[in-house]
Amino acid sequence: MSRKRPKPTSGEMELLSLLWQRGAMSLSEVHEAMDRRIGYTTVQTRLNRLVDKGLAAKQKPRRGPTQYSATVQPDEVSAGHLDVLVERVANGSVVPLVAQLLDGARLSRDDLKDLRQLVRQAEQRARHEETSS
Amino acid sequence: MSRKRPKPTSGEMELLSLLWQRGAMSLSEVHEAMDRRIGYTTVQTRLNRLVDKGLAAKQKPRRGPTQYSATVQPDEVSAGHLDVLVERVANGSVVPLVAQLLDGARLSRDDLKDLRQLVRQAEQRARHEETSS
DNA sequence: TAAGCATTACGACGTACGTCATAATAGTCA
DNA sequence: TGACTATTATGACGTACGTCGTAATGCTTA
Repeated sequence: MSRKRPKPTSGEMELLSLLWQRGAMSLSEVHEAMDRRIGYTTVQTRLNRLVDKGLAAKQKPRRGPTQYSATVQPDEVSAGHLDVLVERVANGSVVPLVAQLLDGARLSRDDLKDLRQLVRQAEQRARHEETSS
Repeated sequence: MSRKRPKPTSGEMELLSLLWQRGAMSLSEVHEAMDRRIGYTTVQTRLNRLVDKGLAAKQKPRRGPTQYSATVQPDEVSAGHLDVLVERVANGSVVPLVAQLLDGARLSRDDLKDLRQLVRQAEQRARHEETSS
């Protein structure tokens, strides 16, 4: 049973985003990656709180500074947030959100192909549902 | 220039959700609609803070209690949240989020039709882009 | 080894939010 | 009109988070 982790705030996602993209990083690397827009110890605090929440982990290598890395997957995080949007904002339907996502996105040929595939799969499942109910 | 409203938290969306579904409501109606799971004055505080943030408005009718109503549209709210997800969680791509939305959703025949249409439109726009660039 | 920089540990402060109690008002009707 | 009830106004308290300062430790190298 995976312990229920709190949903990260958008500020926390800023850090997670980095860790997802670049893997384990030291405090100073994170600070650097944020263009030193905020204080060094601010990053320290935020990173440690991420660890407290179980969203990241510290690991002390044999030599060199402690490395921080994400312990949640991006899709676990988006799932939590999307659920709220579907339930409370889009009134249980997924369609308006997909519409919003597509509208205003610049899509590559591959993206388009993936999207078509996604819809096709959804249709498959729907057909299946129908038959087996 | 429309004043920049703060992004509502998921707790605030709980209230907004009600106001979106049922239109203007009085404090006691909201409390009732929440099945009185939380104190009456808690609802009062939360509603008033929504007003402070410009997400809802109070209106005192000629008679009867003050009515609260949402002053933001659902799609304004979801837009703010989806942007964060696209940027920070899905690494700029919209596809994984659409995938997550579709996967695990029970879709009606109409939903499916809408989705196909949505993808078709996206393709249109993409083609257009291509031509005009 | 001692100076100096890098890393880490602590503690603080303000604002946002969820929670509520209590007190003041307003409305209703016997 | 006076007693009840419904509504509204205030003020509080705890936790989460973003922000940082300062102090303690650790690591390198002249």
